[in-house]
Amino acid sequence: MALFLSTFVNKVDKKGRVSVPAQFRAALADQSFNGIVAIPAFRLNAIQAFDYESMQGLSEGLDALELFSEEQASLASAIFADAHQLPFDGEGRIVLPKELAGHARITALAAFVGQGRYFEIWEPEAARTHRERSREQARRQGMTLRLHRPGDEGGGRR
Amino acid sequence: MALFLSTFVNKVDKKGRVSVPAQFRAALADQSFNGIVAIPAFRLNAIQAFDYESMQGLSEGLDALELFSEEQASLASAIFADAHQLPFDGEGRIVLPKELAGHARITALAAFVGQGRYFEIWEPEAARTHRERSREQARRQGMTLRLHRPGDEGGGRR
DNA sequence: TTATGGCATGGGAAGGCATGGGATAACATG
DNA sequence: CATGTTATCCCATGCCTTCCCATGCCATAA
Repeated sequence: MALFLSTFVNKVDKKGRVSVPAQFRAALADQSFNGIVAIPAFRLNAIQAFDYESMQGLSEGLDALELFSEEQASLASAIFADAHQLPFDGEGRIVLPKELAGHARITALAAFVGQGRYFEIWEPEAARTHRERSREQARRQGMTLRLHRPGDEGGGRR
Repeated sequence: MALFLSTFVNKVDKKGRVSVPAQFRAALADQSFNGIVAIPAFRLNAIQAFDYESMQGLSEGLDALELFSEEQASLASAIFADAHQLPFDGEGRIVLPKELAGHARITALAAFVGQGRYFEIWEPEAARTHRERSREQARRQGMTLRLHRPGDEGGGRR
């Protein structure tokens, strides 16, 4: 399964193309769709990127929710309406649509930031300050990383 | 299966024709009917569009309700009576029937809005304000995007 | 240090796609 | 039955995207 780690900064050319880091592409290799799905982040000036299968899972999971929660449905609408399906070209690049680039204030450079199961795309400087702030907040709250060991939490493996 | 993402705005010519976005047509490719099924949305000034197979599925779902029951009858007439079967022409366009265009107040431009398993057709400005409202509501309620695939609970893998 | 391959980057060219108009066929109307 | 009207088909056009090939950098290995 996809696991996105570390941060990479790549150039955006005048056609709006950016190389997706090879490491991220490798994590997406065994997908039915050769590319990513990107949506503007709600509360951040960033883009969130997922693999296609996750998006399908989301659409299927909605059937049940729609029946119960009006609000959840509205969130879903917003997500699907703003989502973009971005295929890789032969060199592993995507084109950043203007709406997405604008939302993240991306012009000449784009930072690809691993977030585990998904990744984010930022304007590099904004990514840096956001990372510092997150770090600071984590420190202040005395957060700890909890690792699962094999055998913990019956059923989960690894 | 079909997954409709993103938003596209296309022109309506004086004959009432509109191009359905190529991406949406691609999602509809492996269908028995080369076109879409469109119905006026209940609570919104918009058109809801499905692929033909989904419509069949819907009808089967209705059959499961008691035959000739009150609900079955009212639902069926609400959905199927106002439905239009809109075939693609050679260039992938549809003609918007006056009743549908009128209900969505569409004149010169039509916005195709992906909703996951189906999509909606709006007057672009109305689509924009509706989208903003949904987004704002989601943000106010502190909603977050929850990404999990079916059967994937925190920690467990695949 | 030098060679090699992977990967990011750039630009040119072909093809896809939205759009428009005219011709032809189906339909309705008097 | 004749004629006007509406809807479908077909072809033309131009922009924009994506495909393809070329280049150069960097890291790793010899």
